[in-house]
Amino acid sequence: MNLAADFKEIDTKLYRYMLKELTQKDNKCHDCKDISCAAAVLNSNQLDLVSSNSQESLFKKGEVILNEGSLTSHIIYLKAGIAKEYIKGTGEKERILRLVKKHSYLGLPSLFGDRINHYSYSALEDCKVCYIDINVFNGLVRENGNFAYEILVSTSRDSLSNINRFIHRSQKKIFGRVAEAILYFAKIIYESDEFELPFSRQEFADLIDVSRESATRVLLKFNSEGIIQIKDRSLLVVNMDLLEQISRKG
DNA sequence: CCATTAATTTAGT
DNA sequence: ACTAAATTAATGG
Repeated sequence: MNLAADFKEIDTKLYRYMLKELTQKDNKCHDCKDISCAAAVLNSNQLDLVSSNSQESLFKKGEVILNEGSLTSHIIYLKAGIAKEYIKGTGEKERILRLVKKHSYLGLPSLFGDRINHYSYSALEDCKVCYIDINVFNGLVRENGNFAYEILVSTSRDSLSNINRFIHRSQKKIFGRVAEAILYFAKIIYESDEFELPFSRQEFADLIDVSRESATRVLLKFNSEGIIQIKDRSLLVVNMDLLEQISRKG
């Protein structure tokens, strides 16, 4: 019986076990199934760097992920769930800019434009996010052209579609706005004719900048005219063509 | 732990 | 603004 030898063996086993755990953790980005298309073009070393400088976190429905005014110390990547991007008005009325689907970054515009975040984000569904250190992220942009290109593509797309939405919105009457919002859900967010609204009528109204009363009024009108079927928060688009006409004509 | 009730939020008029 | 309905929190067993 050799106590010292036993301890040494245990010690070795423990060491190996910890090493394995650490390696697996360090490896987390390599086999992440929710990896962004930008991160997919990183080489192995760069992925290692991201792995060791990122942190996963979960948010429950309704929780605030990021507040406007906070410092951009980390970039946030949405791995799962849907978040809303909004600004809190100085008063009570908040304005929802857009919804963010999984597999995209939160707060990219603020990243290159300023040191503070301009928008707030909160979880409409349970969300899984990854925090990535801002310096590491910036380093990758400078170092890897393909990565930078992917980031540029996604920010440009976002800004184009946002500007389009805002321009159209200012020209449209209330029916057109509601129709457009429904199409936005059906085509872009859920890619299905049938879906659950992820939020209240109030928030729906905030998204298209109409009063809550008007929003419900129009939703019910569409419902009674057979263009959509809405019950509580579940919505089914019946007449997509007509909805598109209404959206175009305003 | 579950059930009942109280309080808050939401929808429609 | 007001009411009804629904969802969530709190209480007591």
